[in-house]
Amino acid sequence: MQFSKSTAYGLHALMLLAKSERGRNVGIKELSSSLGASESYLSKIMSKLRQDGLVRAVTGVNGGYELARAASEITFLDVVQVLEGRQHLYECFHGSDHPLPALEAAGDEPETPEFAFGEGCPVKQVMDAAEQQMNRYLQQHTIQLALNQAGSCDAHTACKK
Amino acid sequence: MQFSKSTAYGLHALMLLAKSERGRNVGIKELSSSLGASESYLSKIMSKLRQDGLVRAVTGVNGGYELARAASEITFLDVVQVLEGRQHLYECFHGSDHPLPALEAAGDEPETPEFAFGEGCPVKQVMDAAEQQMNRYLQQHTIQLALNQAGSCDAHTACKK
DNA sequence: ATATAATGGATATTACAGATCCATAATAAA
DNA sequence: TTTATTATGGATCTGTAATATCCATTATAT
Ligand code: SF4
Ligand code: SF4
Repeated sequence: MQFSKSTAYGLHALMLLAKSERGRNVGIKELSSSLGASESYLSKIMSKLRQDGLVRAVTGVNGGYELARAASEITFLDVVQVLEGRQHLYECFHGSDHPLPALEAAGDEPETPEFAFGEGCPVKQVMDAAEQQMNRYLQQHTIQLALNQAGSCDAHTACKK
Repeated sequence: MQFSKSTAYGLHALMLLAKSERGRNVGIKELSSSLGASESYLSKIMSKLRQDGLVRAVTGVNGGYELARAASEITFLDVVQVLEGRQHLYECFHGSDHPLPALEAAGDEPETPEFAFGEGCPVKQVMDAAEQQMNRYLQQHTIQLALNQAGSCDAHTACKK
């Protein structure tokens, strides 16, 4: 399980837009050369961000992108949810029937299974709550916040992963 | 981004082992029929869990699996890390050079970039900390804990996702 | 010995992220 | 109006990782 490259690109693109002076549109050429992503690929990502109302886009000469609202109003969670999707991280055996019927086979009452299923299921509860912990943190951190942090930072250490 | 099916299988398998009486080995046949996974696939998963010391396995007649330590000593994080790997959820532009050199192009001193990179980078800091929130929660919740929850649960609601 | 049961290597299959291409629409400027 | 510019969205290709199966081998109880 990993965040997609798209999320990394999206976050960085928004950081760049947040830095650019308000009112000025930043084109896909500029963004892609800064981020080292192809124009075609990055434009898909920007398009998604636009569809979800995080950025505005204007076509034509001097067109490009700008933030649709203040950087302090765009959370990391916003970006992650647009680019990773909004499904839960943990899904119970997609597509198939419930995997634990055999547990009931031994018992006599189908109404009192050994595990609880559905909403009350302890496995799913833990996994969903764990996801929630991460989401809460992402929601509390905005692009603006990260931008501020950048100001008070140490010397450059190249990231050549 | 989603947890793999393997993680779901692994968690459920451990729940089953935790329920089974101590000392009794549970075979792959029994597990796979309970979980609805193929024997071959599930055995790979069990093998990983064994290599990481979460379960013990014994071959041959009456062989099978049992927990290697108390269910109260096996956390959800243990399972997730074995089956999802231990890489960070967020990795900076794997393989390529750092994506933001253009930011420095405008400036004069390469030693004072507009963004901080590497360890101090605000983007990576937020993403890693978010992951940490989830991991902490997963570490605080054990198989035993989930098992206890199951006892105090409401009526069965089939999970036919 | 024999039947049982996990192991690990090899390999196939599938799904999805990553990536590119192109025809179209929208916009500003000449 | 024409032209150059720029984003859009559909189609499609590719590469990789998750999923899945097969089988030869090893280990163990009876
Ligand atoms: S037992 Fe719980 S976690 Fe497992 S499939 Fe059912 S509802 Fe989901
Ligand atoms: S700017 Fe930060 S998050 Fe982006 S690639 Fe560099 S170190 Fe990673």
